[in-house]
This record gives sequence, structure tokens and C-alpha cells, in this order.
Amino acid sequence: MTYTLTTPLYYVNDRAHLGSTYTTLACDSIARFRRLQGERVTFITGCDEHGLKIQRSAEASGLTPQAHCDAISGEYSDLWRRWGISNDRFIRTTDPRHRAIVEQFFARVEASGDVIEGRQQGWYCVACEEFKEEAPAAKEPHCSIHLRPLEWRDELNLFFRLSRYQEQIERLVASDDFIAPRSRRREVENFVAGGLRDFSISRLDLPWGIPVPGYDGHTFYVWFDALLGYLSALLGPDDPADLDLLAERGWPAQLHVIGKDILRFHAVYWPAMLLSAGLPLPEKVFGHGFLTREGQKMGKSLGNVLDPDVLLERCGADAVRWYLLRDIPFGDDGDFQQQRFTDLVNNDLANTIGNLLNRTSSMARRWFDGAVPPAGDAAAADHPLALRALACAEAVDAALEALDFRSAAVAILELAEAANGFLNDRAPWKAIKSEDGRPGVAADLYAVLETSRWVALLLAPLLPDLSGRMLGQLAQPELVGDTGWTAARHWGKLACGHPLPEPTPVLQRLELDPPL
RNA sequence: GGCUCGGUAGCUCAGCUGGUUAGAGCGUGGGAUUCAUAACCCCAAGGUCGGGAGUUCAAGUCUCCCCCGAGCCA
Repeated sequence: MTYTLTTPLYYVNDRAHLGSTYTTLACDSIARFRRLQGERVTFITGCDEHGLKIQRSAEASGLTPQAHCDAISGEYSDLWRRWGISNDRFIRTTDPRHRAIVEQFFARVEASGDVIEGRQQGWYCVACEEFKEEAPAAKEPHCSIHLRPLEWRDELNLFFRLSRYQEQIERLVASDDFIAPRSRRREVENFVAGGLRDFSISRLDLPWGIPVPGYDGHTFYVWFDALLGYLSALLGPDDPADLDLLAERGWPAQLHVIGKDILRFHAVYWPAMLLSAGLPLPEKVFGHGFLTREGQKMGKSLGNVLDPDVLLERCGADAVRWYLLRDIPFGDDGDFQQQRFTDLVNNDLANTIGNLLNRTSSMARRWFDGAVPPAGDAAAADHPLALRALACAEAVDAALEALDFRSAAVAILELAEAANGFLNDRAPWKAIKSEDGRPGVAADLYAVLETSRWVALLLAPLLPDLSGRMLGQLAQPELVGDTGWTAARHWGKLACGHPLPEPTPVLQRLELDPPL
């Protein structure tokens, strides 16, 4: 049993923006969490590379479509590498095996009697790659999303008989776990209740796409092709392109994480396509919110786009991950505010968590020969901090299970705060001044060092880099895959007498001057 | 126009099936401390819970109307 999760396959029309980075970071944390828990994970991301919009973008920059796709999808995979994203697969829909999968899938859908020919007339938005419901007589209609003129189309297309799946989709969409967060469910339910209409799955005379077998001049509609990327992505490097293999490779997916704008494709069209092809359905579709910046939509025209490259370069992955995952309820829209960003990173990460380790390690080294002090009764499982750590670990597990990054982050922060408070109460810097205070100081410092170790462990899914640096400062081994996490989560694992390296700040405070 | 989701301290948000003086974090002000990344710890001020009407012994929490924001469908 593997846990399969996906980001959307990003459309290579343009470079990656903060939104796609956000989705990908969130998925990365889920993937890491599952792996740490000992599950086998297949974390899929990739690029969607067909369609008229891409063909035109390529033309505009004087490239062949393939060259354009190679360039942009190269940028994506490079960006994810630099962010430390732990994806297992990176699928491109121009991959030859993907084409084979699409052909097989189509053959199944056709065999189910779900492909019919029909005439598609209407106003088309190239940016959405979608037909709009404008009246045929409309004069110069514009797409309300892209504010661009719509193009009139009148073509003979192939249609997928979505209408046959009305009842099954109604039931699916109403079920408790399928659409998340819950607040997004009603909208989809209403859409389905309005009656599902067949939708076209092919285009005529659009060279940049996968040809439809048996229908000269037809290529697959980008959405049809793109969604199938989740299937082809599961093929291992040496696997043949074979739909029948997918059950062993992790299909169905446990989770599709997407932006709320493409919820309908994933929660309605996609399941129907899968039903038609006789494949099992994904367990959950999570539509997260959008990010604004200082209260405004980000956009090229406003010139306020936050470039993930710049953000990574200037602030580092830990800071950005913490801010996005800790401050924005996953699912809701969020606003990126620079002041709040630096406040949270500096307070939570540098001051509360980083400084906790720094101050404790420094005391231990100074007074106990550069090593972890003897634990005394601090090794007992009922030490107040041990109880706190255990409760925190349970809270983190539950929160991440529920995709509630925020609660997980806050729980960890509270553990660090408890340890800081403990130090202030016990004031080892006073107690050390008398010789008979020494064993107590040793025990207290041990308890806090051990708590720091737990903080580092629990941080691993959210902030893998910071977690690793903290463990390094405690001279702990790196967390390895499956069982490492569970094994490390025992109070008292920190070995007494273990030498401690010289403490250096695990996270620099952010000083954003000039502003982003 | 129909529908969905929001509108709670300066900011970001918690407030379950209605029930003691509406909570947290950040920011602000004050205190304590010196082990530490001018870090940590403690305390305080700050809200007529978007507006109005209603139901109720009792409403941020239910009903209706209106206003504002985001979105879905026309």
C-alpha cells in the first residue's frame, strides 16, 4: 500500500509563481510526514505541456512548442530541486509513455460507449482553454477571468458522455471525505445538481496535442490529456506504458492537492473519466486558497508578483515554508504580508525555537565539559517536559493527518515555549553557582536539550532543513526514511556525555532591507 | 440576477450543538532576568463580535433584511 499524492501538473504557459510554489511546499510536507511515519509514498508533480495557449506562447517567443516546453518545465524541475522538494516523480505530458497511456485510456472510454461525435459551437477562451457559456449573438465577449476577447469556434468534436455519470458523481461529491475543505463542497454539489453536460475532449486542427487514434485531424483537449498525467506519472523509469500496471504502482491516489480554481475538473470531470475507463477513484481532492500580497491580487500588470526564486534566495526555504504553512489556514485564501512574515519567522523560528537550542547547548557545554549533561531523573518518562513532548507529538500527528499544518506548527511552537518557560523558572545560571545545585542543573539542561531534540524531530515534515540543522547541533544522526522517526521519538534517547558541537544560530533573523 | 464562503481587538485568526466578566499569537506599553540570535520569561491596555430588526429567561452563536469582500453559476 503506497500513499500517492499529487500537485497539479503545472501549465508551462509561464514560469512558476508563488501559488504553485505554495501548493508544492504543502504537498512536500505531507509527503515527508507520510514517509517519516513509515509509509511508502509516491509524490507526483510535473508539467502539463499541450494546448493552444502553449503553442501560441512558443510562437511568440520564436521557439518550437517542444523547445518552449523543455525550457519552462526545466525551470520548474530546477526550482523544485532548489526548494528541496521531495517529489518522487516529475511527469511531462509530452513524455512518449504518457501518449501511450492516453491512447489506452481513450480506447477504454470508447469501449464503454462514452465517446460520441458532436458539434461544438461557442465562445472559447484560449487562456482558460475552455468554452464559455456566452450567448452566440454576443458582441465582442470577454473572458471574465482573463479579461481577454473570446474566440468563436464551430467545430466537429468528440464528446465525452459525462451526462451518463450524473448519479454516480452526485453521490461522490456529496460523500464526506472526497472534497476538502468542506466549505468548497457545496459549490461543486450545486454545479452537479444543475445537470452534467457532455464535454468535448478533442480539438480539430490544433497540432500541439496528442492525436486522437482513429480520428484524423483531432487532438485531445488539454484537460483530458493533462489529468491523465497523474496516471502516467506512476510508471517507474523502466516500466512499459501499461494502464494495467497502475494498480501496483499506487493508483488510486490518496490525495490530489490543487488550487480552488480547478476543483471542478478534479472533482467532477476526472472521476467520471476514471469511472468510464474502469479505474478506481482518488480518495480526496483538496482545493486550497489563493495568495494575495499586502491585500492585493498578484499580477504582472500590477507589478507586485513575488518571485519564488527571489524569495528562496533572500529568505531561505525554512522561512517561507514556516510562514505559509504556519500562518495560512490550509484551504483558506491567504495574504502575504512582509512585516508579518519577518515577525513570525524571527519570533517563532529564530527566537523561540532557535534560541532555545542555542542557549541550552551553550550552558551545557560551558558547565559540563562540552557534552550532554547527566540526565538524573530528567530521563524519566513522567518529567513535565517529557509529558509535554509526547502530547505535542500526538497533536502534530493528528494535525498533519488532517492536513492542518497550522495546528501542527503551533503545537511545536508551544512545546518550545514551554521549554523556554521551564528554563526561566529553574534559572540554571543561578543554581550553577553553588556546588550542590549542579546535579539539578544537569537534569534541567538535559530535559531542555531533549525537548529541543523533539522540537527538531517534529519539525521535520514542515521544515526539513531547519530540523536537520538542529539535529546536527545536538550531534544526532540524520533522520532516515521509514522507521527513523518513530524510533527517535522516545524520551531519553539523547545520550548523556555525548559531545555537543559549538552552537551557531540554526536560523538567521530575517532583515529584509530593501524590502522584497 | 441565483448560489457558495467570509466580515470577531491595530494585524492574522480561535470561538462545538445559543448560557459565567468574548480568547490566542503578532504588534504596542510596562516589569523581571543575563544562559542565549538586543534573545527568553511575566504582566497590562486594546473589541457596542459588519449594520438593523426579530425569536428566546439568555445570541458572536438561530431567523429575516441590508452593506462590504472573495468566488461559483447565469
